[in-house]
Amino acid sequence: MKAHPARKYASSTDVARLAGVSQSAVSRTFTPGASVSAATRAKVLQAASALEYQPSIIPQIMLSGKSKLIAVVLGGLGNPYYAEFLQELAQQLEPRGYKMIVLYAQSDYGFEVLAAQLASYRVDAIISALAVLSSTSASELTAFKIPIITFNSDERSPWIVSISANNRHASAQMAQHLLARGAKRFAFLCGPVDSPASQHRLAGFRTALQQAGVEQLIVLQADHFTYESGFETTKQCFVEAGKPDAIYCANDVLAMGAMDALRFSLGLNVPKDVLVAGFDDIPEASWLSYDLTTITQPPVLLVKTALRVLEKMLAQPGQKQLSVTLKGELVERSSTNRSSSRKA
Amino acid sequence: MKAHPARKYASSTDVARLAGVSQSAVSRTFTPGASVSAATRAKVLQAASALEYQPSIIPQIMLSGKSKLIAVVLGGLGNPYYAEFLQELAQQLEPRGYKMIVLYAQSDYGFEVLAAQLASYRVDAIISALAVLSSTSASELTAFKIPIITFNSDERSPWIVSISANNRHASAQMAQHLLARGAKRFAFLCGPVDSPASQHRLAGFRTALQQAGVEQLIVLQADHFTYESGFETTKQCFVEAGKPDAIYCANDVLAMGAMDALRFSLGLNVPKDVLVAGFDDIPEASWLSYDLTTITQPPVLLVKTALRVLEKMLAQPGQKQLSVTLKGELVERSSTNRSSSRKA
DNA sequence: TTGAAAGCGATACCAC
DNA sequence: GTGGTATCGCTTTCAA
Repeated sequence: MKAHPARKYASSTDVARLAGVSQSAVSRTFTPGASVSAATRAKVLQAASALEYQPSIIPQIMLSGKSKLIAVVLGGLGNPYYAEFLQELAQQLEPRGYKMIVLYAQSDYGFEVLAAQLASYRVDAIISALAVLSSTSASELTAFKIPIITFNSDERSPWIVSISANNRHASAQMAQHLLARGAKRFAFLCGPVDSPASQHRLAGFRTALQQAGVEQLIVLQADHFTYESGFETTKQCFVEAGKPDAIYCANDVLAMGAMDALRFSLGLNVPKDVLVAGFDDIPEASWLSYDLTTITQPPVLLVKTALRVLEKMLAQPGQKQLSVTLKGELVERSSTNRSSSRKA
Repeated sequence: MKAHPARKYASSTDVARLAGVSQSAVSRTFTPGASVSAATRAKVLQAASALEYQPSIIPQIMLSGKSKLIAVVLGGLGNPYYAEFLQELAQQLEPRGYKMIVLYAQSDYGFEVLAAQLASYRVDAIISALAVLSSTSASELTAFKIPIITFNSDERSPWIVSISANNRHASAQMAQHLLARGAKRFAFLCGPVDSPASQHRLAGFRTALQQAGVEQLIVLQADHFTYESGFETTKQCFVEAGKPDAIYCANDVLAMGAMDALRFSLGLNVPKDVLVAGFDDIPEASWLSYDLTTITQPPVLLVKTALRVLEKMLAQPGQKQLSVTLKGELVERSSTNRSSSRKA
């Protein structure tokens, strides 16, 4: 059986021919606010529906150079926060008429190759959940002259704006919270070494503890921001590191891995034996089996901020924009509350 | 301060002018396998890099009608399975040179509007995690003549192919598993009424129970596929429905909500008092605080299958394709194992 | 190997 | 209100 030829879309010229009008008339019929007589409009619409005419946006992209496409780069693997973020982005982008091209990447290595591909689609901007890590990456990306919004990055340029959580401040708050809950020996469970967010959270936590007179801080190092990594790192390092009674984790997924290692592998009770806290406030954090104290970083707010910055960048390309810091707030749940009546 | 004009990309004509060659020569330089002399090529490449030339894919789309864009429609809200699916899709689509346009939609209502927008970008296909529910939707979508792949839908047409889990068979297996574990009074926690997947799972479960001589099945009805909905429905309906000793849930997220309602709201132990099982095998299902028995539906396999079907559809547009059923398998964990040594 | 020219499908501007 | 025409940036075909 012979393969069909690829589907051929009807063009405005086809519609014009069938309707017995000019191609311009067809274009006007589909342009809101353009002047067409009712008679012409009717003829056009009928012909259009007969041919299943679907106007193409492609020629407009060619003329205008604007595609109404926003590229979204996600750094995959296991953080539900990304899913929330993506969905929120979709919802806020939709009414503005943008569509999202979504890509996954493991690290900012090779980001330039990605950017080149995206440039060939003439995307209007790139929003990257992946941090731009090196100044090499940053300058290569800058060459594309595409507005880039990134999160928790230290690098920036007129074309790269970073939006960050108030990692240091919120982590200081967390230190105070844990101190107030009676913790004495603290641990911080880091994410991958190249994560600026993780480092800033550690720094803020450490500083606040020092200011409260606590000099010692056990630092556990997870390889990935995953449950499994949180679990294994906690299981292997907890005892030899000297049994802290409070663990603050670089994000929620790590914290849940840590909690389960404590409970099911080390036979400890959370929060009775050890307090555990995280960062992000993913939906799973409020699931009662974890009920994790954490720092909220509402995706709605994050996206709203990102789009506000984006609009400015699109209005004034190449203009230096200020970096933005969001304020995350501590959400107290039973993972750090010994007096809670919660069963486990 | 005056706003800059929008970024203007260099065109092949610009490069040609600077290099002192024809525009065709530039095009050939960037077309693998085209015949250009080394000298010309060198001149072109130098000029291109000076102008930061990035070939546009847009004119090709216009000429060929193929955009190398695949639209992915997700039905939002709280099912981590979507995130896994999306990531896997990204990874398998990338080496084939496709980019994804991602959209969220609440239901297949308004799907045609979405499809129209996607058609205007000349997407090559649509992959929809959302089920196509009504035959009205189906026929309207068919009019676009865009290959559509959907999941767990009953509707189909030459342009719409559905890929389904073996919902009935796997659910029958689950019934046998729960019977073998000693359950006597069964409940099924449904998802939204308009979900075909949920209905097929219920049907398979009920039939298998009947074949085993169990006539009674309590059916609980959740409004959404969310943790919260699973929690509330279980909490409110469990007792009045007559205390089952095994609950099979239409998906994992519901199951986790159910587990927590049993534990923290009703004071029951899982699995000692009640066995709980789900469907999907999301990553959270293997987190030890839940350790949920469920049916795997590996995203890798799902995506691999989807793309195999897609390739056929693209090769033979409008040709009737066979629907596909995947085989999911039961994964037994401690949520249905009373003798497990797991602590909680 | 090279350059000139046609063509894709829309919008915008121009006379009429 | 209408139709003709230029235009965007490529790939492809055809002559040289």
